[in-house]
Amino acid sequence: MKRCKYRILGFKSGEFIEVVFLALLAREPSYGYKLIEKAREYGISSEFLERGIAYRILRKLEAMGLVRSKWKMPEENGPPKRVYTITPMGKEALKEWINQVKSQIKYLNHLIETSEENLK
Amino acid sequence: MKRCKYRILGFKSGEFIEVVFLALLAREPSYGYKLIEKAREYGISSEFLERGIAYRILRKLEAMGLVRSKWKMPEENGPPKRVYTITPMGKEALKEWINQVKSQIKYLNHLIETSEENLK
DNA sequence: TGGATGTATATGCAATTTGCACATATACTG
DNA sequence: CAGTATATGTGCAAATTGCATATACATCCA
Repeated sequence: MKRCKYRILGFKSGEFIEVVFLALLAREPSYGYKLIEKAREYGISSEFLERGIAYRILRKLEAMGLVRSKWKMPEENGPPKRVYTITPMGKEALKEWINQVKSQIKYLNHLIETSEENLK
Repeated sequence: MKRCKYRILGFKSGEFIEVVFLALLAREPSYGYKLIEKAREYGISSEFLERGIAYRILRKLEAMGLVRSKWKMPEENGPPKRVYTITPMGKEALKEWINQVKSQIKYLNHLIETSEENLK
């Protein structure tokens, strides 16, 4: 896993969507289309999350070993779904990300406070 | 200014460095090399901020009209410096970014809380 | 005198990420 | 049978990023 250097609160913006998906999958297994809808809970409106990117991120998470997927044929009707489940490695990664963010969120608050002071 | 869709807390990771520079310049004019050092105040360690990228971001901010620069010849010694100053447009942009982040930071806290619950 | 280190700005190019458009398939509604 | 919703993807161009490299001045110190 390549270490990238250019980060906000510990990750690149793309990684934030990864974390959102991991957080949703830590609750219960789900599939791409539904995950895009659910992401709204964490402030990711579907107009800002391009479908193509979302599906690519899920396959990337699988390649990283953080989730795994299984095709689920429809019980009655509708197209088949690729259902994702979080792996133990995925849970570990989520924990790490959260600890990192918690230790860095104070910088964001500091930026807001000092800037509001300077912009008065 | 192109609207981009793939965002964390209202901006891409690259934009976070832009905001950090604007926040630093809102306090006082400064130049690239010094800004990279100062960025540490907001959690951007210089090992994570590549110099080449930092200088490119400053010129991009100038192209966007958010800062302007002037070459400053050394009083006694040392190489010349390109000193940046924030513009009124830059101050407006910083204000907007901050308002956006303030309205979205609750999602980040929500993600942390729910994930800690689910990872127990 | 000259090599290492620190200050200061910048470019070139490959790799990765992202935006946008498109392709495919099933099912329901009017 | 056209339109909409569900569901998963690919192709390609554009933008961003990582990494290496180039330049130039100054100081330290051996």
